[in-house]
Amino acid sequence: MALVKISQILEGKCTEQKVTVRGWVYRKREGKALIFLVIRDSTGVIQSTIKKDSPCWNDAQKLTIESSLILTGTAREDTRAPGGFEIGAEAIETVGLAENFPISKDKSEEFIRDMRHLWLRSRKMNLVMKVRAEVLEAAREYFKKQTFTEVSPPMFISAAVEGGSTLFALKYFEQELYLTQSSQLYLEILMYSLENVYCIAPSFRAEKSRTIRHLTEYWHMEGEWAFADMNDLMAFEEGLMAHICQTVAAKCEKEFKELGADIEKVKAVKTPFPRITYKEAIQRLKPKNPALDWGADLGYEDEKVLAEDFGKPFFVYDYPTAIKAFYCKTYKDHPEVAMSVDMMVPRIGEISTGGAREDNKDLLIQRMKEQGLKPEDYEWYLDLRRYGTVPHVGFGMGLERLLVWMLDLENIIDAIPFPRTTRRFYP
RNA sequence: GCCGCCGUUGCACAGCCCGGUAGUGCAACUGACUGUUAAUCAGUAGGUCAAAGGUUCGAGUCCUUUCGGCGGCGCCA
Repeated sequence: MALVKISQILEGKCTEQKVTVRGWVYRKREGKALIFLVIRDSTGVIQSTIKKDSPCWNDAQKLTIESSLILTGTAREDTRAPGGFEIGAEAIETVGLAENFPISKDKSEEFIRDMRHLWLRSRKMNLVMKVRAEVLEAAREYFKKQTFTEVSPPMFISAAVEGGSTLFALKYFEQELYLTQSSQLYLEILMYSLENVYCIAPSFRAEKSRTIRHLTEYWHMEGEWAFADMNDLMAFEEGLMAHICQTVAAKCEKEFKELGADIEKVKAVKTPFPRITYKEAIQRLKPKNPALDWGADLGYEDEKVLAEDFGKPFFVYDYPTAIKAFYCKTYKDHPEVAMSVDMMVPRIGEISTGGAREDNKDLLIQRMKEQGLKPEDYEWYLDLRRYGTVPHVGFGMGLERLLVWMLDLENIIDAIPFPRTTRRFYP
């Protein structure tokens, strides 16, 4: 008798062997002389059959949906069983008898969200979380291969990275602090020691966005490196994206299939990505949106039009300086253009923003003042330009947005186990 | 921030336009059924119709306000 995972049985590795599985009751179908228990564990679901004359008949009868159990029986191939394999049960040890489980086949979005702590047991969430873990692993693999060092930036911060209006303020003893919106500025500090640095950490934004692609707490994959330019940046970003897509497509074929996600789209992600300038984007969009002139930010609708044209990830770069953050480096001969780049994907729009950082102290101060920021709030940031400044670039990619695109999810809340939106933060 | 939609039993919904006894399915409970695929069949029980106010002989239904939820745009990753 061997303790096995359900996936091993489904792969045909235990056929005609006596096995023990540990898990939970996923479905129960009861007849007069036959009970079907569908058992789930972390690796999959399998049906087990209990006959009336079996010593575990009484135990099986008492079991309820989501009860935990240890079940022993003979694994066999049977075309009548969903999945093609089943366990003929011989012994059942009930570990935790479940009360009437609130989630049934009839469920609304709203109810599922209220029951998040239980819904995470669903096949869908189980599969999404596995793919999420693979994306994280693949990302780390790529950063490491490119000689980046993973660092740990703070979540409590004293000054804004983006506009102050989207900051979460909180009481920190007797003072006011904020939750970080991006770790970029801290990566820049560490870059002066480690050169190539990255982090995978949460970012918090108090945007009252009501869309399927916004969270107030999301996971941000950010990188920053010294002695690099816009070409290096785009090459790195597309390399990262392609590596994640290729790795995940290779490892998660089963998950994509069960989720009904289009794996071919992910397999097709290869370098190089199409690159167009902001100016070219405006020209392309002009026929459809005549009101769009140079200087205006691209709206979500504009991004969607571009993205559908390409049908795959692509870059838009060289945006007007006026619509970009204070730290964006500008072109010497064209200060109205900033070295900024967005990666976009169909349906979602932006999944990443990056660019060259202003490395000249005086220009940086000037940009701060233009945007109404006080340079004295950023003394430490200015110090970075005082002591051995270097040209450098960086970017941030939204992990959940990436997952929404990869897995064709209907809403970003399903890309993270415990979503925080403007209205929801339970459990 | 602007706009739209929704709230009826544990869950999913109908009833609202056109006011007149609160309905169906799932789950629960009782029973039937040798292979089911979130089975099927018979039965039982389950309701402050989100809240408050108004109109009316009479409001789940019409009006007003509030609360809660979802989404579109804006903002962004």
